[in-house]
Amino acid sequence: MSRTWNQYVVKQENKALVLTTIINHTPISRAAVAQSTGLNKGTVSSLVSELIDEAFVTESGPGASSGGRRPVMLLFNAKAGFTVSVDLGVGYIQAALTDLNGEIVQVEKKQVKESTFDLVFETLVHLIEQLIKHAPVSRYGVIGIGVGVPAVVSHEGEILLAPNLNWKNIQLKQALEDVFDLPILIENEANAGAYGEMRFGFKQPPKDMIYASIGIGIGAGMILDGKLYTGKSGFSGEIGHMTIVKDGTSCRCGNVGCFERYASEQVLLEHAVKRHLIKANEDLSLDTLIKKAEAHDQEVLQLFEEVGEYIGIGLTNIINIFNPEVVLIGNRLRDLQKWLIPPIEHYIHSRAIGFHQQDLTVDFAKLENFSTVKGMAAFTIERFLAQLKDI
Amino acid sequence: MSRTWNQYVVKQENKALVLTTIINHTPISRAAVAQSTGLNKGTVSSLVSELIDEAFVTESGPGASSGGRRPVMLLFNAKAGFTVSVDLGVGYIQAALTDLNGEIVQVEKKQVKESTFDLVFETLVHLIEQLIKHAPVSRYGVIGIGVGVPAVVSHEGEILLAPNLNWKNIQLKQALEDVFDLPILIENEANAGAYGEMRFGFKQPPKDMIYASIGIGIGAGMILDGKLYTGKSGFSGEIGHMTIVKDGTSCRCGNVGCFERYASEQVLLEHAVKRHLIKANEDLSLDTLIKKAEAHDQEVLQLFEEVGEYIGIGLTNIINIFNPEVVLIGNRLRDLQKWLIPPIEHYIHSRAIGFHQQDLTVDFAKLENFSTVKGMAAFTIERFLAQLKDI
DNA sequence: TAAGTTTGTCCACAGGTTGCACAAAGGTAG
DNA sequence: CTACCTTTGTGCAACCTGTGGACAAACTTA
Repeated sequence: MSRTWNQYVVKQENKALVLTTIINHTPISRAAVAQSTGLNKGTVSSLVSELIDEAFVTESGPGASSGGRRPVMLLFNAKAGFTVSVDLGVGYIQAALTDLNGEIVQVEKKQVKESTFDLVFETLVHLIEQLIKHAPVSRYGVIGIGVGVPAVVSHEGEILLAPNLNWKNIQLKQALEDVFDLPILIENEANAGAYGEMRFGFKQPPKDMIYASIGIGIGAGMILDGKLYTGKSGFSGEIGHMTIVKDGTSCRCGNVGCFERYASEQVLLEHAVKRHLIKANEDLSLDTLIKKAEAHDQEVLQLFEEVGEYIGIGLTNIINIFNPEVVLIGNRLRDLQKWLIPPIEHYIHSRAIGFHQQDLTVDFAKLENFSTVKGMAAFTIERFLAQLKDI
Repeated sequence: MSRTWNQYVVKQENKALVLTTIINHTPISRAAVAQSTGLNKGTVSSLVSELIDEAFVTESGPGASSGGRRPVMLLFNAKAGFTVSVDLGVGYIQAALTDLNGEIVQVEKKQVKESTFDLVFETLVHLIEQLIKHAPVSRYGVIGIGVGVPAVVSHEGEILLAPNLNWKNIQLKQALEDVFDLPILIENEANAGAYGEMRFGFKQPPKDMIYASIGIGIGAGMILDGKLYTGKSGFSGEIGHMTIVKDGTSCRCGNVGCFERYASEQVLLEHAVKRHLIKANEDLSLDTLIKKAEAHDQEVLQLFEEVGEYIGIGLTNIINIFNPEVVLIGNRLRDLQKWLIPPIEHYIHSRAIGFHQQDLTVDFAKLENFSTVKGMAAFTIERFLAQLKDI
């Protein structure tokens, strides 16, 4: 059934509009909200007084006068509730308590040696319990839990496949709901990263942005027309399995010449072994390679450049397809940005369609290693605020 | 300034909802509209009476009783106005008069030998004038003109580049506005095709659909979340310039290994020449190749199969990236569907990610050669109906 | 023929926004 | 210091639209 419009809906929409305006411009006066939204002053006053009752907005002292009566400034009360937001990675779990602004209040990170679901789940639950215990007292308490996973996740929150964790058909959402009596959100890590970067990484959030999460594999989160795009079933963004080399290296996905067989952490390590760049007594890890690159190891630098060029190929394809405003590179290969920038930029500049390069920014994730965590926080907050309308 | 909600907006939204319901379910009674929309019976009555006054809806005789008073059936009056919708191709112009249902009332097609803008524009204006002259008398007359072009079109309707027409920076919209005092819409041909197929090619329009227009080059129109996605500047969909062969054939776009260098009308003809499939006294055209294929020319069939496999590669990439519900192939290569289906389906089935193949339909355009025309009609109609709200 | 059902209209009512008047609070110029 | 202007925020009447129920019309069914 389509949504019908009546006075109640109007009020909720306007109330949400006022709250969003306050969040984005805090501190702001009632008069300024009225001007910015186009709503009548009286309407704003009445909606604001409800928002104050609901603890989402607080009044601070008077602001500076602009030639008349001094305004009462309104503040968004980001401490009215908290989220527990988790980045469940391969070999680690990073969990954070955030406020309603997505600001991290407390963060915990634990290495998990084995990726068996039972062990991971136990660690996850323990971390979440810790954070909930430490949450400050607030009007709404912990409003929800969000977990970003490197997996194909259905719209219903089921983990269909997590190749790097070796998981298949896991009801993570259900399992968490059995433990915690809170709303649970499960999302793909790249989708969450994209959303986090869009919401919290820019002064003016881009409307069309592709976030390429390049770690062991490659996934993408896509912000299109200001919204996260997830595809028909929630599986979009598998840019790692885009063929860029016809009849190329075969991939476990069943295809050949896949992007992520030429540009990923996995590939870097494979080449490091093949080319004997890492000795037997050294750790086979990205960090080892980074150290060598810092020490100007020519062969490692050469490898980085080669991978950079392949990333350039993949991103050029994406740019030509989407005409995005921003392309961000996140996840593990973000740590290689110093070396990757020149080959990537060079490739894109020389190969992408000229029109698409106007107004295009190619950059690395800005939220350090918190893209996924903050994205999950954003989802949880948004869901919470949206659900208020149904009351 | 954000849009504010008030009683007027509520009314316009509900009125639009009622009209859409009538359009989609015509004929339908007031009571059924109320049930389907969730609106109150009284509200529906009053909105319908306005729609009747505005000539968008007419009453027909009583319908069948379902055990009580017989309902008065409401019909959408598709003849309340007409659009002139044009497919401006390479070498031809196809223009049609459509009603508000997108049904073609009259269609004119003219071959244009040279693609100089002056000649094309003269022909275009002449065709449009003819159609306007023949438009039936109606309440709103001709409500707008839409032109789909094989070009990079800005959001503002400027043709930035039409490689196959050899046009650059042409103000087509402005030029038409100088001649006709009607709203003018200019869109990329693939975007229009996608929209036309989505709106008029299905009983239940798909929400996520990729329309690959494979002609001389390859472009795509993307319907994402039920809306046409055009990218930051309106240039999205250049899937023809996605690299599928690293270090492959160079393309005039400056890149190498582009999709459209392996799978397009252009490539078919180039290979036909190179392999001596077409004799000197024969016409170098797709139609010649089709005739030979119909006659079971093994070499031609082999060529079609090769191209089909490349199309499979490109579409597999698209499917992995978007997780669409429907992928359609339109434009010239639609005529080769008989021969292209097996290799394309085989490639996609064996290579695309399994999850993405669930609920996926790969097919050819269903609106024959009217995808673009009907898409432009849909844009024009939608714009007309939307603008009614501003009155 | 009577009872029940469905359709569509009418009308009082509720709730929301608007526009304006007005009070409160501060600035500014002489 | 005073008089006047500007800005902010509240209060209130007017207006608009959807809702819900009553009701009449029209038809089916037993």
